[in-house]
Amino acid sequence: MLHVAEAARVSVATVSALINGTATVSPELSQRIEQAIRDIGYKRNAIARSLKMGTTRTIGLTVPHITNPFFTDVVSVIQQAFDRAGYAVMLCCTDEDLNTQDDQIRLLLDRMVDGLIVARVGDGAILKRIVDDANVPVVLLDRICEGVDTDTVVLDNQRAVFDAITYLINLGHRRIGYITGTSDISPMHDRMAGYREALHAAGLPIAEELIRFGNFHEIDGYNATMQMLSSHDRPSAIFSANNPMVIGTMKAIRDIGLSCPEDISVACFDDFPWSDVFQPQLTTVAQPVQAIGEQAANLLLDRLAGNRDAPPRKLLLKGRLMIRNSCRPLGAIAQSVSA
Amino acid sequence: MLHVAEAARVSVATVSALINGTATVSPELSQRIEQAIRDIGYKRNAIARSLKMGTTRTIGLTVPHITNPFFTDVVSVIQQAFDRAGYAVMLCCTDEDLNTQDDQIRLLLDRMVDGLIVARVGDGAILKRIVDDANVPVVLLDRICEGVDTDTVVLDNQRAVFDAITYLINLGHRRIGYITGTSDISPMHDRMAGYREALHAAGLPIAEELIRFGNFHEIDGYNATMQMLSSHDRPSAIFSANNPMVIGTMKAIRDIGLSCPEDISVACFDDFPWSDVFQPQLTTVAQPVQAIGEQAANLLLDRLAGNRDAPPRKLLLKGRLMIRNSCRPLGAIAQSVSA
DNA sequence: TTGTAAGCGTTATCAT
DNA sequence: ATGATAACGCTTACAA
Repeated sequence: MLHVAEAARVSVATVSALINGTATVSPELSQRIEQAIRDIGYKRNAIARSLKMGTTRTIGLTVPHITNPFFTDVVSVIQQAFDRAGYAVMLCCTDEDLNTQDDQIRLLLDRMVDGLIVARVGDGAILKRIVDDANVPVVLLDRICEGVDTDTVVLDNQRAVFDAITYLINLGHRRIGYITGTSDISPMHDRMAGYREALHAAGLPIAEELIRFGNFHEIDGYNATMQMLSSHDRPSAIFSANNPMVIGTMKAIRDIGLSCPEDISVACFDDFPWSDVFQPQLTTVAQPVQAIGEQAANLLLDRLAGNRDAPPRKLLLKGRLMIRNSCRPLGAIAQSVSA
Repeated sequence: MLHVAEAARVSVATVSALINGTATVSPELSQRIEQAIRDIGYKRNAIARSLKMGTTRTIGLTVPHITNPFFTDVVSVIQQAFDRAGYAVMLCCTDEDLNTQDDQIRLLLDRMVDGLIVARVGDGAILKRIVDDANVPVVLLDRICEGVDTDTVVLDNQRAVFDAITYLINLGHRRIGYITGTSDISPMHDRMAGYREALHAAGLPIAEELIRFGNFHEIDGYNATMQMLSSHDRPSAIFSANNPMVIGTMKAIRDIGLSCPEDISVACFDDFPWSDVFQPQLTTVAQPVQAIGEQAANLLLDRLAGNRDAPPRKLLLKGRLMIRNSCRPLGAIAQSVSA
C-alpha cells in the first residue's frame, strides 16, 4: 500500500480511504490511486488488516472424520455457506481424539478465527474451558456438550432410532442387535436411549449381549457383527448407530456366509447417496444434512453479524426413516431359512 | 504479551526470547515469565506473528467437490498430513466453476497462505497468472495445468482407462458407452484418450454417439445414460469416467427397467469403500488416494521447509483395475436377453 | 543476560 | 478532502 501511495503521490491514509470507501476522495486522486493499484498489482494484505481490525473473516470447523458421509455433506454445505459470505474456513479433523481436538481448537483460536463450529468429541470439560476463555461465538454441531451453553444444531436422535427400531419390531423382529460408538457423546447416548425405549415400549427384554460398542470405524462394525453372528442365538436384525460401521456389518455378513435381507435384516443411521441403487437397498435414518449445515452456518453468521447477546439457540431437527429393502418381515426370514 | 512482560517485570523482548527459545534467559526471569503466562492465560497471537514473520503456517487447498469420494479421501489425507506438521488448512470448493476458483485462490493468497494445493478447474491461464504473481509454492493435484510448471501429482489416467476398456473388450463388448466430464481438464482428456486408444488397439470403430459429456454430477450421468439406453442400438457396456456420475448411470438403468450386469455392464473411475459389499459390485479403476494425498502434502511440505529451487517434480501414479461383478462376458448377456 | 526501539501492512484519529 | 501518526501484537537487531 505504501508503494501505491508513493506511486500515486498521496498518503497511505488516502489509499485506505478509497479502498474501503471510508471517506470521500476526489476524482483526480481516485484515478491516480486506481491506476497505481493496477500498475503495481496491489492486493490488500488480509493479515495486517486482521491484526488491526481484530477480525479475520475466517472460521474454524472441526469434525471427527471428514470421510464419514454425514460429515462430508455437512462440511460441504457449511463451506459453501461461508464461502458465499466471504469467509474462509479452516477445517480440522479430530479423528475422535480428545487431545487432537484440544490442540486443533487452540490452533484455530491462536489464528484468531472469528467463530467456531465444532462437532465435539469426548469429555466436554476442556472444550468448555477453551470456549469460555476464547471470546468467539461457538456453535455445536451434531453433538451437545454438557455445560457449554451455546448455539446448537442437533438431531432428535432418540426419536429417530425409536422409530427405526419400532419399525423392525413391527416387522416381527425380537432379537435386534445394536452397534454403537462409545456413548460419551450425545448422539450415541441418545440413539441408544431410543433403542432401549423402543424395546421397552414393545414389552421386549433388552439383551445386553446384543449391544456392541465400537470406535466408529468400519472395522469396529465388522468385529461387532462377527461376534453377534457367531453366537448360537444370533439376532434376526442389526441396527448400526453409525454410518461407516454398517459397511463393516455388511462385510461380516458376507464373510460369514449369510446374506441380507434373506438371513438377516440390517438398518443404520445416516443415509448414503447410493442407497436406493445397489442391493440390498439399505433402510436408513436420513438426517437433513443440508438443513443441518445451513442452520449451523446461519447461527454462526448471525453471531458474526453482531448479534452477540441473544440467548443460546438450540435447534432440534428431525430424522427420517427411509424404508427400503434391507429389512424383511420375520416370517419371510423363517421361510427362506427352512427352504 | 505486553501484559505478561509487565506482570513479570521484564521486557517483551525477554518474553519473546523465552517463548521462542531464541536467546537464553536466566532461570529467575524464566520462572517469573512462565508464572505470568499461566496467571494471565497468555496465548501467542498467530496473526501478529504472521505479519512480522511473513509466514502463516497455513496452506490453502482447493478442490472441485468435497463430496466426490475421491476428493473426500484425498482432502482427508492432506488435512491429516498438515495437521501433523502443525499447519492449518483452509479448504475451498470450486464447484467446477472457474470464477469461483479464481476468487477463492485470491482469497487464500490475500490471507498469506504459505502454499497452495489445487485441483484446478477450467482454463489454466488465469491460474497461471495468479500463481506467477503470488510467491508461494503450488502443487497441482489430480489435474495438470498447461503452462504452469510446478510440482504435480496426477494419475496415469490414459493407461488406467485403457486397461479398463481393454478388459471390457476382452469380455466381448463392442459397443461401449463412455460418459465423461468436460474435457478441458487433463484427467478427462487423458481418460478419453485411453478409451479411444483401447478401441483403436482392438481395431474397433469409435461411435461418437456413444460418447457423452456431463458436468460431473449424478444427474449428468443419469441423463447421459438415459439417452444412450433409449437408442435403438444401445451399448452393451458403459464406462463412467467420473465417480458421482456412475450413481446416475445406475439409477437410469434401474428406471429404464434394465439391470446390471444382466442387461448391461458398468464400470467406472474411482473406487468406493462399499464396492465389494453391495450388488452389483462395481468394477472400478481405483486411485491410490492415500499415496496421492501424502505425496502432494510431502511435495508442498518440502518446499515449505525451504527447498524452493529444486526443479518441478512431476509424480505420475498408477491406477488399479478392481474387477468385480458388474461386467459380464457378452455371451452371458446374449443368453440372459434371449432367456 | 536483558532492554530499547524499529518495523511488518493495515486502519483510524485528528489535524490541516 | 487529505495527510501525519499512533496503534494492532509480535520479532529482532542492536545497545547496554
